[in-house]
Amino acid sequence: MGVSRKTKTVKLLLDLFDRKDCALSIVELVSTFSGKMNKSTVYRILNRLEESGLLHSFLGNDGLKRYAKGDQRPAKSKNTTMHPHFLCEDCGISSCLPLEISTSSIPNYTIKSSEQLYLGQCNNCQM
Amino acid sequence: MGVSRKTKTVKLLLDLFDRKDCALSIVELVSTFSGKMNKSTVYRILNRLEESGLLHSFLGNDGLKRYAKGDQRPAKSKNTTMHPHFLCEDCGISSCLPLEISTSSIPNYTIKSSEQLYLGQCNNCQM
DNA sequence: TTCTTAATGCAACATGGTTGCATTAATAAT
DNA sequence: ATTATTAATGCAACCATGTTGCATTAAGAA
Ligand SMILES: [Mn+2]
Ligand SMILES: [Mn+2]
Ligand SMILES: [Zn+2]
Ligand SMILES: [Zn+2]
Repeated sequence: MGVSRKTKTVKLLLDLFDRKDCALSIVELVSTFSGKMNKSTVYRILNRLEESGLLHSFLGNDGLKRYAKGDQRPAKSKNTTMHPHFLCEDCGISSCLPLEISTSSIPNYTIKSSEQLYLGQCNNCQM
Repeated sequence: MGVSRKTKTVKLLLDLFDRKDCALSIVELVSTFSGKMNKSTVYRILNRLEESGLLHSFLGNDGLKRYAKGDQRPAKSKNTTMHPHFLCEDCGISSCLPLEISTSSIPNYTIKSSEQLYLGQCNNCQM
């Protein structure tokens, strides 16, 4: 598991995430790199990068998986802690929110983790 | 938009939601009613019931849409307010959580709503 | 340079969800 | 009760995201 070879395709993806600071959906990535690498390759690299802890992922309310920089694996979180994500309803841009997730406790339930997505308008799209 | 005719199939779905108190994924529902109604019919009825405010929906972290009783449409919320949802990692059961969502404000972002999914163990699956 | 095997490309598949259209049936009108 | 209107259904074909098996390629160790 994890990334063990720095192939051209892996570098392409890592470079992009270096430049871009927002979260990127797989669909965007597959489209961005169409011609440069195969769809399955994108999926597989993203999997490995997440296992390695270089990226983490979350689901938008459109059901699309998005990836962003940083580790979010349980119990190993050094770079990044659990945090909510934001999705702009106007332009679709998405990003990590620098907030702690406060896991409230609920009777009869054991809560292990939580996924939080905030929806609204980003900096550019306001008013 | 909304439900305007109480067809046999609509009654079947409403009856089920009357009996069951938890949230149900479309996949479950399509499977439950296979033989009784068509896949597209299930999707279309659920859409209409949500527009009517009889049901509301959310996405599991598996990307599957789930439906539960009650209205969650913005600005019209009488029955139900915005609330988080729970998904048992062991048995897959899912339900609404009776909690208010506190929309924290974040600089540079206008937050309109939020989707919160709590993951863990349900009553039955604990220890 | 050679060898090992992780990683890729490709095509075929799986699953969730949507759509166009002919037909059926709930309800309104007579 | 009968007829007319049209919402709702079934079906088949489609679309999108995501996965998989397998032959081939290319990192990087030896
Ligand atoms: Mn994040
Ligand atoms: Mn709910
Ligand atoms: Zn925006
Ligand atoms: Zn359970």
